[in-house]
Amino acid sequence: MEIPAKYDPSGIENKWYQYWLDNKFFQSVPDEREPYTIVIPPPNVTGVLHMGHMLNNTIQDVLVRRARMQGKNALWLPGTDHASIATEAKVVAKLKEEGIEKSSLTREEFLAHAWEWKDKHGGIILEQLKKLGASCDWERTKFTMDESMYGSVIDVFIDLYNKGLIYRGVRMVNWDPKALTALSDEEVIYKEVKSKLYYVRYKVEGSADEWVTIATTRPETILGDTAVCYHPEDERFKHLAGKRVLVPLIKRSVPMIADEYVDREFGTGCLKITPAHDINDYNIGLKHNLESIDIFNDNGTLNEKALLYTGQDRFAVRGRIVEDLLNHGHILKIEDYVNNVGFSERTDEVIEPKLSVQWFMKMDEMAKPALDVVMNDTVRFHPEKFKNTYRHWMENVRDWCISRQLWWGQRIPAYYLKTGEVIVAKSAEEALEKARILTGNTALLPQDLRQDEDVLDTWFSSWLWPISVFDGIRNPGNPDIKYYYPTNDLVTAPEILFFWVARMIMAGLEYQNDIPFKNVYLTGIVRDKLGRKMSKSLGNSPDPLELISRFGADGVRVGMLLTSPAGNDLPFDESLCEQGRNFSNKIWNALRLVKGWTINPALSQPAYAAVTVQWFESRFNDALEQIEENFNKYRLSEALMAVYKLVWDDFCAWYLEMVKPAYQQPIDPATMSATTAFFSRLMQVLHPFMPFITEEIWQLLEERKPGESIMVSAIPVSGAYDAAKLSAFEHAEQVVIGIRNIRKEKNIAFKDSIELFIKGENPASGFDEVVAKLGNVSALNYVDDKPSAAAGFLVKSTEYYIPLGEGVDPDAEREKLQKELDYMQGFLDSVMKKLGNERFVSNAKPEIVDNEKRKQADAETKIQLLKARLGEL
RNA sequence: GGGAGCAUAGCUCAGCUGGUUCAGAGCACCUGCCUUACAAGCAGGGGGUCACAGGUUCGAACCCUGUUGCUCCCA
Repeated sequence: MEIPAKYDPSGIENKWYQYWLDNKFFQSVPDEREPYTIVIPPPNVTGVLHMGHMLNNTIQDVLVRRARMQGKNALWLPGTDHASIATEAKVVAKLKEEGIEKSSLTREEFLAHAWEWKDKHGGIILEQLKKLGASCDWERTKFTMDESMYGSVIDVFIDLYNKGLIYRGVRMVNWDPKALTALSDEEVIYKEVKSKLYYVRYKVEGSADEWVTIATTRPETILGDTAVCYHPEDERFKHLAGKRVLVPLIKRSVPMIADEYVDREFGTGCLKITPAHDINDYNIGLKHNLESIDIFNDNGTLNEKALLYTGQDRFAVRGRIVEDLLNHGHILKIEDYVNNVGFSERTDEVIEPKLSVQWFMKMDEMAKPALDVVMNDTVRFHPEKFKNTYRHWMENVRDWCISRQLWWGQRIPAYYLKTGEVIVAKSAEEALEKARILTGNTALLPQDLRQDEDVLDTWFSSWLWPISVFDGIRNPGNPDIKYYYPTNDLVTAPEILFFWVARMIMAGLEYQNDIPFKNVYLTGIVRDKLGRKMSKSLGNSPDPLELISRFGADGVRVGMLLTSPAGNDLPFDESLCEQGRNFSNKIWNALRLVKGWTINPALSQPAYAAVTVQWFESRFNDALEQIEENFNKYRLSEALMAVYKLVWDDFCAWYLEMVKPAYQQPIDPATMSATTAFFSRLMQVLHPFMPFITEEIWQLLEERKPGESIMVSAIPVSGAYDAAKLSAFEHAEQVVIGIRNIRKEKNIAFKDSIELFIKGENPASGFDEVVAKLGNVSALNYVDDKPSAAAGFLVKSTEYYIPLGEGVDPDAEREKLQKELDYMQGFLDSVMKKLGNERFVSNAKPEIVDNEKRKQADAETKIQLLKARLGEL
């Protein structure tokens, strides 16, 4: 068979992915096996694959492939969410390009456009995941606006409303004047902004020339002021108690009030109160029963209540009002100032705190049990440190604003009577029926009811995801939900710990009376070399598909995982993928080597091969144990590194060299079959990380039947191993390395065989044939005396010599020995210092003292040997 | 402003309950090699005051206190 020297992944990856699909290996239906379930964190339907998805989904695929090979009934359920704000923004922008304004469309017309857009562009990301090798059950793909998913959301809304957990209220919300919707607190990003602090004076009402000065960063909100506030213990202002002041320009009379909220150190110690446009002012307003004057329109322009600048944008007004205030002598001072300003995550618009009627969900009752299950490890976080963050949030949780002023999403099932009464019902018909009963007016007609225009927050769909994908809300106890829920592992980013993970736990406890997942693996953020988060807007993210085409999906997967412990950011560098690709090539060439051997059935197994096979069996089990432990602790990077070293170092660099027949010589059947079996098993262990190349090689190593696949084969599990054999081999490795060093130092080519003399007990004697082979040693001689004119080295306390004839340089030899002696002497000194310390001997545990004594004995022996050899020179 | 976390080799990170040669791994780097599977490779090698300062201890990368620097979350 002709195998190219370089591994080319492109054709191979497509071939096997199709094969897996054709054989329906990704599909899962409930059966008697143990289930293993992951639900994908649904990416935004408008999205395209970025590096964060690559990392996140690689991890999920590793976990699910491994579980499948462990014989579990593994399901990785894919899907997307409808991302109401992002998608609606995209559709609006697209329509605008076509000259269509959203405002000119009816809700139904707009939604038709949105669905068209979704059908055309949505789900690209899922196709991209296939290139990565994702073993999702595509038959089960879900979308948060699918009929069953939509219905689940509506059912839950109605249920929580009936339970009194959802209410409608006037609240200060984060208003996005561009998207024209309220945002949840989590959708607001605070940034430091250079701005100005304006010192503005208000005239005391009824006085001739008495003024009060406040400091503000937002002079345009003066027009909504309804009080001025000072600290009750502030002597500077106490005399103003009960007085009133006049709001500049509009001369509205407002009261002076006192409240401990005021920071006396900040600004002038006097604060203007604008309850409609600042959350703190709002709270003070409630406390002091102040009027709220909302001076802004929804789009951020000023309305008629502002009295001035009506119809102008808030930021334009800031400039104008400052000018006017200056002209009227109201501004005393302007300082540079840095403050934190909230921006919309989606539109980057400055958030306007705004009073509005919104739907809210009560969180405190649900938060408590959701906190408990994390704190008592019923749900485990990896890494654990995120428990702290989670607790902090859950203990300070606030009600969740769930309404959004958008069309794309689940429309709130609330209907209003003309009298303003609210009826929550599944459909207009049901609402009408309820309304008739409620009012006693049987003549009510459908047009007497008006459905709420708003839709629900996208997270109000996502929080049900692990349940609704199995239709467990509408159809509790159905076979899927019973079998797959709770899911096993959730893989997501810490950024959405609260508004997704926490809420899923709440929903799970509320609707399934059980946690939604047992483990939460939190990934880091993929960053560029400068430490910046990779994002489309910065343009610093490589195109994942292009990376795959250059390095192979396997190479990229390895690159993503090699330096990415849970919870740590991943400073991405293409060289990581290169390392993955190089690893693919290494494995590929090992295959070339093995496939190049011809078998001579008449040959019996040589001693060196027999001992090598025994050693590798032990080494394999030893490594498997470590790998399993790493997986149990969700240390995927370390598990991968352990496999990497097992394949590259132990199998390729040692095992294959050890069993390799001489050039153009055949191999015996026993060694060949052992080698093939090892190679196959290595591929199985590696498969979850590198699915494609491992399948290719597994299929090439042995004749496989149609429909067989490594991905549904049983992964090797660790067994007993011979620790003595492993340490004997480590000794043999040191001997081989010693021989190589001397060959190098003395310029002895490998093809020239040498003789090896061994003085003392050789713990690696079982590997003598191997040492002979790897060192090209013609004879191993056990002797009592050092041969003359020989170069030597020491492994532990065994002496090894290679006779050189005239080639020995006594000075160089002496120097080498002296160096070693100095080191050992220093080592012994440190040991003796410990042992000479009475308090150590009496306080330390006995086994530790014994250990030091052993170290002392070993060092002394070695020093003796070194001294003897120095003397001989 | 409140809270949490981190600081170990040039980079990314391990280092378990303080005690085996404990100062490690991968990559990068340096020096030889186109040796018959692989130069996407092989064989060697250098490199760290474990952020800093104290303390506890027979013994500290590890425990305690403080300092500095960085990151994240919340307001």
